[in-house]
Amino acid sequence: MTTEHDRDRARAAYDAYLAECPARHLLDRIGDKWVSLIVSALADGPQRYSDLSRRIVSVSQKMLTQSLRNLERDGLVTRTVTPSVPVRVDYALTPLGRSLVPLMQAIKAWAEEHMDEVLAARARHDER
Amino acid sequence: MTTEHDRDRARAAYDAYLAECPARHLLDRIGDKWVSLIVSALADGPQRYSDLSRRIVSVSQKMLTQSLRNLERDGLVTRTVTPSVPVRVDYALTPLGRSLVPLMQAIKAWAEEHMDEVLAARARHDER
DNA sequence: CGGAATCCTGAATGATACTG
DNA sequence: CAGTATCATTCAGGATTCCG
Repeated sequence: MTTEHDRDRARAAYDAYLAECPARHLLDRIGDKWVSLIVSALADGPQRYSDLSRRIVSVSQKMLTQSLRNLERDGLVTRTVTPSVPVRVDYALTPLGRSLVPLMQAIKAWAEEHMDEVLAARARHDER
Repeated sequence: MTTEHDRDRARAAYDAYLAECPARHLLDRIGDKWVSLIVSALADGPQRYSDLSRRIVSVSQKMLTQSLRNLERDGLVTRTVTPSVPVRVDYALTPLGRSLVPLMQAIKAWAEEHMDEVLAARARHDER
């Protein structure tokens, strides 16, 4: 079938697009439900696991751990274990991670400036 | 049970946080898999549905339509129907939508500058 | 041409229980 | 304290079919 070929080609094209489009990679990462919250929390300085857990009230341990692991994997945060009893684990932004902070602030700035318009438009749209 | 109360409180806290945190709203929107691609495509000027479909090769009609509807709902995109035969539908950015473009460029800029470091870190991490 | 409606699957996320 | 492991659930998103 040609449709099958088309689909394969489309997927290949999308993969190629993804590979050469760093912006989509980035959005995949910071668009993550918890990552932005974690980065903002760590922007104030290193934090222990329990600190993060307390500051980001509604995150489950599973998602917190998973998000932190991904951030560590991507070189955006460091994980430091102090083998005391009980164990102490600190997370901190790497320089690369810190370079992300201004961008997050830019996003926050746009949101604070325009998000009410978006919400107004949404409300208008919904009431019809 | 107290755990139940805790969960409810955590959820309420998160909702409150969400409500007062425009940045998360924004990230939910632009972090969407297709939205960034659509906005970039429309940044070049109005496009017909089929144009968008052709430019964003791998998007399904369903997701393209759904994403466009959401963008329209949020006042970021306009939808103009020309009742010819066959129908013609044009999509364009609103001023609000256009105000998003520089932000997208900032995101793209960070990605182009740093994403290779991220990918390098990831590769290093994975090979261990 | 530009969708809408339906069905379906896998991945993301959450809840819960257990551990070094 | 800082997780891991497992199970249950939800839901985004793709495939397919039909329509004005």
